[in-house]
Amino acid sequence: MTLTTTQSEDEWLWGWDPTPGIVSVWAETDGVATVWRRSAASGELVRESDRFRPWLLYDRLDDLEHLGARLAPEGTPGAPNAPNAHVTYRELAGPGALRYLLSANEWRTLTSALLQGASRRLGRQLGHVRDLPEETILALAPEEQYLVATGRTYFRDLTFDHLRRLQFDLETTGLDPERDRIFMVSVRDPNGVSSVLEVTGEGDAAEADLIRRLVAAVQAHDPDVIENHNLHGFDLPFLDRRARKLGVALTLGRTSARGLAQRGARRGAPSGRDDGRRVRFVAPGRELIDTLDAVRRHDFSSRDLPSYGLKAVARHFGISGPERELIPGAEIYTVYRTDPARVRRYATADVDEVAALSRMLGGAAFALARMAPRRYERLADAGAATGVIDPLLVRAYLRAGMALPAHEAGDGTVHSGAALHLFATGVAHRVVKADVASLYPSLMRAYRIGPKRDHLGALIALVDRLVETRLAAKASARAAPPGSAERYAHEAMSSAMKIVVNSAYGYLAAGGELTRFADVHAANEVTRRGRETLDLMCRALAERGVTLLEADTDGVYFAVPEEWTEANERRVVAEVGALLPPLVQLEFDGRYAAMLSHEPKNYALVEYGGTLILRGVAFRSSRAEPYGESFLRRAIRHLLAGDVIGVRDAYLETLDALRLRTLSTHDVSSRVRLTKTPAQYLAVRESRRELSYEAMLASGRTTWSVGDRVRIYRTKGGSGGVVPDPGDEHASGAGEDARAYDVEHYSRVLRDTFAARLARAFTPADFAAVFAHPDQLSLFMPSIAAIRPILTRQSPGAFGATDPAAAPLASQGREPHLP
DNA sequence: TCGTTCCGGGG
DNA sequence: GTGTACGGAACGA
Repeated sequence: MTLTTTQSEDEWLWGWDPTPGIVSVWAETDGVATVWRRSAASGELVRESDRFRPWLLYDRLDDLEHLGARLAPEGTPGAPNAPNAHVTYRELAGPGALRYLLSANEWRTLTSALLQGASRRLGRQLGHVRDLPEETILALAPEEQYLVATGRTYFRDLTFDHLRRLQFDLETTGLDPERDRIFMVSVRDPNGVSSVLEVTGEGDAAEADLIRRLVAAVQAHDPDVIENHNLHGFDLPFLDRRARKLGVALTLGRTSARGLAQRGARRGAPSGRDDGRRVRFVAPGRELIDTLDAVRRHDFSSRDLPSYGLKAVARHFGISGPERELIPGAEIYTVYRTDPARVRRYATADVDEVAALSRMLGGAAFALARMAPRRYERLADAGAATGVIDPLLVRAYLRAGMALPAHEAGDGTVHSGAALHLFATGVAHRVVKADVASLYPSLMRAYRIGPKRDHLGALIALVDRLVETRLAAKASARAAPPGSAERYAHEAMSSAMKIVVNSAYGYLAAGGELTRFADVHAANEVTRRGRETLDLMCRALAERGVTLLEADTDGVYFAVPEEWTEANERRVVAEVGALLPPLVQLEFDGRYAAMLSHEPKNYALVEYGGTLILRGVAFRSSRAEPYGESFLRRAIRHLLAGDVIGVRDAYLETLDALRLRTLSTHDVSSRVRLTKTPAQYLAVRESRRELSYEAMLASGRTTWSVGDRVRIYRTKGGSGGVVPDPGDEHASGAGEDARAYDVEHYSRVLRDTFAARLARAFTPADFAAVFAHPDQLSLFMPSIAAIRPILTRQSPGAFGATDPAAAPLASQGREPHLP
């Protein structure tokens, strides 16, 4: 690789202009960009005005011929008579369709000239750039035009802690801004000091005054960034609506604009007009960051969050204090009227947690903003493929003077997916999981698989540099003191790189409508190599004497012989890893005492420490009755410990508990959601009875709302009952439990639904014996002690040493995310 | 029971 | 002038 290549690849990734400290950019179509920069040394903020030439890419020049002498190639000497009406062009190299870079002093000059010519050529009046056929033009938002053209990016020489961040959180009387009001706002200023603003009375004037005080607080603290959890989904739309209704100017930005601007966004709030469009709000000069986006993005790779709610996430990350005030949403206003101090504590905890959460997860978007030519707030909520990779590629092509290809629909080729093999079902012991981290981008690098139309080779080059940067960042993070700002920064960089690297494949597979360089053939080559790699892994493992259990996309579960130590396990993973292509690294991902393999992606694992892990719908469902779940967990523990008598006992004890009604009604109930109104149900009741509603009626509940969730159970008569909510003191009969549930029915459910999850662990005869009716106990009792759980090969010989070429019978291809 | 569509959050 | 994937839950024949 030559020095020049390396240099330009650096520029593709990072831009080239060294201007430090940019914390916000706002550009207008008149070619004026306002740039706010913060000094890393002094913390001082400066506001600068810069000029840029609005530009776009177009596939032809003849639409501008009508300009005559007012159209000129870039750099033509001799200014024309009317410089403001002067459009310049540059022809780019290479075969790409978008080969004319057009620019003018003002956006309107450029687009009106273009639309005039295109209207004449196409024979219809075009009023807006969006009316042009989309494959003929590339037009970016003004800030992005500015950043791409200048090679500037946000945050050079700054760390996350240099940012001045303010958090605020609204407390309202309800969720509907048409009807409900704001009565409190908690604010955490950039120095970390929290305060609470409250209404000083009721009615419009008091609420309007509260909003004015919030705006004044924002202006006074002058933050670079405003943050909250679900900021774009709740607080800003609510605030905007209330401010409009009350006639208050919502001047949250740094320019004199009166209200908030809007931008289209997939995950925004519905726009005021009922045209189905969704928008997010923009406050020029500040970046509006929603920690919900950071949470989603984090969970995208970690998938370990119980929910995306602020409280749950804060608890998960150990952010919330032990005394965290919690109030159910619907009760906040009621509580406020009797105990306002409690709501103040609650609201303050919210902004404190948001600040900490943002500190913890916001670094990834911060790191992306140092690379990609987009605003920080756009990179925080953008999808990685269209939101990060596309802008990087556009900037790379323009920097290289190359024409960009137009969006191109696929040729109808079906996208083929990853491999999924189920080798064995039943019980296995000494289980190991090995997998390849970032398999797809590794294959793209190893085999140089990139989009056909990427003649610059920019995507693979970016993936190479991103992976190198990520590895360096990971190493730096490990070297930095735990908890230090430096470590946070390196970890944030690493996770930002990971987001982009892992979406490089998604970019190929996304389909031509979505990404400029989409290439289904290249995507299929990646998955084909992936299947090939997985097969190679499986075959090589089988040859080394392990028993394959399940393999999926980039990882495999297998069982090792009894006498093996962990060192043996690790050695075999390393040996097999050495057979894989360079850059494809097989990792030892975990070891387990035992596994119950039920169906593809449905299994139970028990760790050596005893922790039980259940995966897949067969083992975890919120609708399952608690007694069944509890039986299943107990039975699987015994099963995986080799204790079949224990499985049998768990079954018999559960049956007894049902028969003797020692199980509460709650234990046998299941949670349902009511989707019909009382009137709707009564209308169809005679033709078709439904347990949920019969249970409501039988419990004397004749009114309910659509969407209500209740716990219901079945009674002997075929009707049912509702289990009173423990928090509902008004419910009749709360506290006493008649336990009038249908024992026969729940005994059947225990066998047919719950015990059935263990069917793979036994021969049919043994299964019948283990789960025989208690009356037949004596018949089977002697044999049960002798029963051993079994493991059944699903594909005899496949990947075995005897027949390495055979394909597994139970394998199936998947087709992920077809466009 | 199944395939298919929708949702994830905020007071 | 936008655009993730995924697992689970709700929905509709």
